[in-house]
This record gives sequence, structure tokens and C-alpha cells, in this order.
Amino acid sequence: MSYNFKEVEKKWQEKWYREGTFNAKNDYTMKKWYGLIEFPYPSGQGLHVGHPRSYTALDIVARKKRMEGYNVLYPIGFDAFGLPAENYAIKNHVHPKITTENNVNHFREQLKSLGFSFDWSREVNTTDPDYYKWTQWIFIQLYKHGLAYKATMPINFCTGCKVGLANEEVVNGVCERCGSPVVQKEKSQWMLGITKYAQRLIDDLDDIDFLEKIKAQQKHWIGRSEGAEVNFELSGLNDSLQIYTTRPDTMFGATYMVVAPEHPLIEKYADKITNLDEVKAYKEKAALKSDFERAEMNKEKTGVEIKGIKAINPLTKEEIPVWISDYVLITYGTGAIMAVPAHDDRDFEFATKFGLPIKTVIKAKGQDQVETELTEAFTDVENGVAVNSGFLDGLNSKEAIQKAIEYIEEHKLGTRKVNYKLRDWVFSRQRYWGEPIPMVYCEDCGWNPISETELPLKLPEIEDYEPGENGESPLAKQTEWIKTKCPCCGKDARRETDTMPQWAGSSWYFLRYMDAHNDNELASKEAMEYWGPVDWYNGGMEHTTLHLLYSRFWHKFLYDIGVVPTKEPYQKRTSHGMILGSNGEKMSKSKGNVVNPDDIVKEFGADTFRVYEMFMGPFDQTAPWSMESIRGCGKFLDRVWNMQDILVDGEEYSAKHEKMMHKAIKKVSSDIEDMKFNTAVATFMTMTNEFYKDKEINKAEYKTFLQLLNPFAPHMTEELYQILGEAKTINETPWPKYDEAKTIDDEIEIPVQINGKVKDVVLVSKDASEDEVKEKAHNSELVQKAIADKTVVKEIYVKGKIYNIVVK
RNA sequence: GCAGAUGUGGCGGAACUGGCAGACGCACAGGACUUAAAAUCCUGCGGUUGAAUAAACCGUGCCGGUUCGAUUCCGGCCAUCUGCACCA
Repeated sequence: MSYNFKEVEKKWQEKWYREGTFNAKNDYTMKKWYGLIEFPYPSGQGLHVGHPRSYTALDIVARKKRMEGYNVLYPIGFDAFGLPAENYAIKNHVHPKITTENNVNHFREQLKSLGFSFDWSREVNTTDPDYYKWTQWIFIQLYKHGLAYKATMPINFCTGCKVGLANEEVVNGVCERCGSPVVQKEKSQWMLGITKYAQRLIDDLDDIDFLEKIKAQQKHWIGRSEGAEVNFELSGLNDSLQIYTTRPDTMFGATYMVVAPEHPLIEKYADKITNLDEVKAYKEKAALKSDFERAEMNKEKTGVEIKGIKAINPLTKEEIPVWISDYVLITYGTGAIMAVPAHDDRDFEFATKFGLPIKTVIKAKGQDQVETELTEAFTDVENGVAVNSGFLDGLNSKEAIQKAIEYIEEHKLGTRKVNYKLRDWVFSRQRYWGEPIPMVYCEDCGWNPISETELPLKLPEIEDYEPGENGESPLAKQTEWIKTKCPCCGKDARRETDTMPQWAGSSWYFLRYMDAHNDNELASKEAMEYWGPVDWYNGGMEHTTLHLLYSRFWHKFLYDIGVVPTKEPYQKRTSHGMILGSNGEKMSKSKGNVVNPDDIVKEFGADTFRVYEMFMGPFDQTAPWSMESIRGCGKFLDRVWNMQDILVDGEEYSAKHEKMMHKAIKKVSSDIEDMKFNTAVATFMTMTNEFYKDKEINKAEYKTFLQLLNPFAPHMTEELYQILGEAKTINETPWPKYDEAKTIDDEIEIPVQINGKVKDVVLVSKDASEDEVKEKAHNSELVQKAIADKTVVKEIYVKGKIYNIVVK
């Protein structure tokens, strides 16, 4: 009887989802396990083969945890706000709500066809007003605590999407979504003060179990640096220019200063600048450049001296020139620097180009002569010693930095200062398909949030999704919707027409799963105390500096205001590797190497699909798709099914298989916890080969085998378990246990090496003494032959591992 | 440039804590079954030399080191991928 996966898979899926077999229990006395995968954006293309890699992996863990007696929460939902639905609406005049609903229905079916043990009763959708009510509520709390503010500032403006973007959404100067060039534009935007949390976002990484590379990337993104802010007096102006430096020890070598094009100094002292036209021209030219162009200009530095203004180096008291250049960024530090060309690569390049003086104030350790003719900047902090630097002379760079800061503070020249590269989060989008920002503007009272009792503030139904004039949101055209009363004074006022970015709804969704139908709170205290934090969160590396950082920020804020009980949302974070096309390239329509999961399920079934995705390679590494290999996994499952033909009775493991069974339980159990799904599958294959070789598997062995395989191939294993006449379904049975003693072989093979090369293998009992092994080793003919005309120098025995004879 | 990762047969990959390199799978080749094919089953499968299921040598990106012994540890390179990048 051959295996009919279509019937069997359908049968079990219907039962599971009808009965809610895998729904989390509301019994808060049980030990809990909360597994989370990144909920998908329901795109029109449907599920990608990359989704199931993550979902299957945590499904396996979730199923195992349930069998181990945990109350498991493994939820699913949809992150459904976003641009594609809106762009589709503009093109085809279909309301995004409708496309979203269709897409969600399609995704739901696809996900169910793969047999994931999701708790569908807690499904969330970020576009559901009952959901985004709480997204808006969180925004209001952020506002009330001073973390949401309006600011007119240069923003990244996507010329294609016609929206402002967060730094995180700009990739190589183009929009992460549509690829259009991004330019700088002044716009009034809602901002979120994530920078206030920068230090905690770094520090608290120590307490959680994130992959090291994720921690490293987050830290790098936040970009903490230690240094000092120092004031340089402006000659004859009774004013000073403040700079930020991480190398105060090089201050004796500061031979000029540079301000960013946008620096206020120019406006302030316009009347003192003798070449104002030239300076302004440079400034205008810089303003026209996009970030991308500025970065491209990287190779060749540009700049103009601001004539008429001089600064004074506070340590040398020398008068030094002030320049304007776009290699200094207004958004970092103070927007002005002291230039030390001898010890900074960029300053060196600039000084060389414009013929500015280069003064060496650091020499390499152990070097006698101080180099005067430098060919490049000396920037090594580890191996530098201060010279020509007065009170710093002779100190190595690290000590000199500290001494310099002390001096600066003592003499009131400036202060110690920590800076971060992380910028505040641009939270406004000039788009329709997002959560309305629940704010109202009144001429008299300014910006105020709407009353919380009015939440959710629903998106109005509209027909025209085109962006408004001058890059305004389509909502700006909804005159009726905009009109409202001021929450403070009751006068006529207008609503904010920008909406939230897609990252809003995903910043807290894991909380909603804990108590998905609560009308009074985003989730109840009890639910959050029981389920939080998420025990294991898996998702893509591409979200490390976006979603993952944003949601940690929101969570910390919610913790601070007493809404959530834990500092961190996710206890453990892992990440899956990308699945590439069979040609080793990223799957894309244009390359024609896209694999559709539906086709795979139709041809091979869900179980084969799942097993293949786990077997294809190490879970955290990229792997190319292979149609041949998936067939091999199908063959393996057929063999599992056909083991019925060699089935014999037996209440206990047979003597010849007992060791293998115990070893396999141990191996599969630990492999699942360690995300080594590929070797777990290999174990199943090896076992199957073994059973066929012996032409026998007994009932006890088959049952255990099916239990172990169940998380990987849930449908077939349930069916077989039922065929065996078991009353329970596998998911109701406890996870198999092993006996450590029975995983150890009684007899072990010890390789015998001569000078590190294996010559023979001897069989000894597991607790054989060294003498026994030695005797056996020397009895080997091959060994005797190999040492015949040589002298034995030394013999090494590593218990249970190896016997090595060193000869000359 | 900075950060992180990766490099093992024709291919995907395995190898615990330094101890038989190549598990498991794919592809390929030969055989069985079949009128034939598919499916299935069995056998072989890193390279060189050899008639060989004998034996020897080489072999985990490259060069060197530590060690009785290195895919694994150390030093120095090279290549590929990912992320960031004028952040003072």
C-alpha cells in the first residue's frame, strides 16, 4: 500500500485546525514555552519557500516542547500594512483592505497546508482596528512621555514612494523598498526618541541569548563612541566653536577646523565672512546632493575656507583656519570637528589636497625619530606615544586620551562625552495604508493626542490613493476626516494626516498574542507575566537593525511605564539562512529561479517539503534549492511508510536495536535544541537504513521512531501511529526518553596509529585497561609490520579514543 | 576601510572537548526485477599508482607554527558572502 500524502495530510490538518489541537492553554500553572516566528507580510505573491524554513524549525521545537509537557504558545498573524498593497491600489483602484484580506486568506491556506502547529485562535492582523487601537495607544504613551515629538529636519525622502524614510530604510542611498534615489528634504515629521534608549539597548544585550552576530550588528548600528566635546575660541568674537572628538590626545596636532555645510556658524557670522558668496555657493551645492551622491563623492574631498573667521587651538594657542566641507556631518556630534591631519585619514586627505599644515603629535611605540614627512595618517591607538604635546609627552595614546580629558575638564575647555551613531526614528509616512497617527493640531494649543477613549482612530474609506501635493499623505485630501475639535480647548482643529511606518505594528505584536482578544488592554498583566518574555524568536538577519531594535525599544519603554513586566521582549533570538535558487543566486522573478511552495506541496506533500527544508543544510546558513534533493527526502519518507512491511511484534526494543534507539533519542533531542535539524534528519535516515538492513523493526521501535520524527513529518507519523492501533495521537504522547547508560557501546573500536597515521583498528571492551589495549595493538599484524625495523620512542593512549605509537 | 561569517569529493553537507576526514543525502556507474521504461532493491563511488576487494602515497582555500596526532588551536595571507560605512 503506497502512501497517499494528499489524503493523509488533509485528514490530519482538518482535525487539527477544527479541534484547535495546538492552541495554547489558559492554564497558567503549567510550565510554559513561547516560540515566535516573524509574522509574514501577506504579499500578493503568496508564501515564499524562505518562510517555511523558519516556521518549520520552530514548529519542530514547539511540537517537541508540547510532548515534553510544556504549555506552548506558537502563534501566527499578519503584518499587513505596507506599501505594496497601496501601490496596487493606486494602479488598480482596489481598496488595500480588499487585497490584504484576499492575500491573508491565501497565506492562511498555504500555511495550513504545511501543517504548522500554530494557534490560529490568536491570529492577529496589524490592519485590524482592534489591533491598531493599541498601536495608537502606545504612540500616545510615547508622546505623553516626551518620546514622540515633531521636528522639522532634513529627512531622507524617497523620490519614488514620495515618503520620508528612516535611516534604516535607506540602502546605499536608495529606497530599501522601491530602489528610487533618496534625497534630503526638510519636512516636519513625527520622531521617536530611540536615542534616549541607546545605552540600555547596548547594555541589556548582556542578559539575553541572542546570536553573537546579532548582538555585534546591533551594537555596531547603535555605534557608541567615547570622547570629549571641546570648545575652540573664535578669534576676536567672544564666542567659541564646539567640536566632538574621540582623540583629545591629538589636540596639539589640530591645525584647522571644519564645520558641516549646514552648521549655524555661517548664518551667525555672515557679516564677518569675507568670502561669503563662495561659502554660500558651496553650502547650496552640498544641499542639493543626496546622501548617496555625498557618499559617492567620498573619493575626492571638497571644501572652502571660511575667510574672516579664525579659531584658537586651546592647547597650542595658535590661530587656525576654519573650513566648510561636507565630509563633516551635521547629524553627528556637534557638526564641527578639529582636524588633526597627521592622525586622521580623512583630515590627512583634506589637508594634503588643500595644502594645510600637518603636525605630527604621535609616534609609533619604539620609534626614535618623529616622522615629519608623513605619507599617511598614523591612527593606531594601541601603539602610539604622544610627542610634541606638552603635558602629554611620553604617554601612550590610551593614557593620553584620559589625561587630555581630565585636563580639558579641569581647565573648563569642554566635557567628557559619549556619542551614538543611532538617530532618532523618523516615524511619519506620507501614505494611506498605515495606522493613522492619533494627533490633532490646534492653532492655540499646538499638537495634542486624541482622547484614549476615541481609539481606535480608524482610517477613513477613500477612493484616491495617489500621494497628495508636495509629497503629502493621501489623507491630506480627506477634508472631512481632517476636521475635528481640539482635545484641549474644543475649538476647530485638524488631524495629523501622516501615518505610521510598517515597523509600528510589528513592534509589539508578540504581546498581543499573549491575550489576543482583550478589549481593555493590549494584553492582561497575568497573561504577560505568564507568557513573557518570548522564549525563542527566530527571524531573518535583515531585521536585526530595524524591527528587532525598534521592538526592543518599544518594549523597554512599556517596561518603564509599568505596562510590561520584563525589560527585554525576547530571551533568545536566532536567525535562519536564506534559501537561494538552484543556481546559487537569490530567488527573484527576473532570474526565473523562484520556487513556489504550493507546487512543492502538490508534488511531494508537506512532510517531504518540511523534511527537505530541514535537511538542506545548516539552519543558520544560506542554502541553494535542489529539486533532486527534495526527491531524496520523499524517498526517505516512503521508506518510513513501507517499514510496515518489515514490522514485527515487540513491547520493548530488540537487543540488536536497543543501543541505536537510545542513541537516536539523545541525538535527535539535542539536535533540535541546537538547531542542528540537518543532522537530526540524517539520524532518521541512518536508522531507517539499519532497520531495512536487518529486515526488521519491532513495534516499540517503530513507535519511538515515529514520535521522534513527528515534529518533522507530523502527518505521516500520526497516520502510521494510528495504523499501529494506538488510541492516542502522537502529539498527546510524551517525548521519548533515553537511558544514558544504554547509549554507551560495550565494545569500542580503538584506532592504532603509528606516528599519527592509522594503521589498524582494534576492538576492546568499553572499560579496557591501557595494558589490554597496548597488548591488542601490538598483536596487530599491520602494526607489527609497520614498526618492524624501527624503534618505539613513545606510546600514547587516550582512553576510549586512540592508541598512538611513536617510532623512529 | 570596519564588523560578522564562510571556504571539506562532481554537488548539498557530516566530524563530540585536538583523536579513523568525507556520516547522511543527491548525482553518477554497474547489477537485479521488467517485453521495455519508470519506480523499487543491491553494489560501487575523494585523488594518484596498481589486475586488485593487496599495498603505498597525496588530500579539508594558501604559507608557516604548536602537538605523538590539526578540518579543529596559534600567526600570516587569499577568496567569497552579508551588514555598515567620511560617525571625527
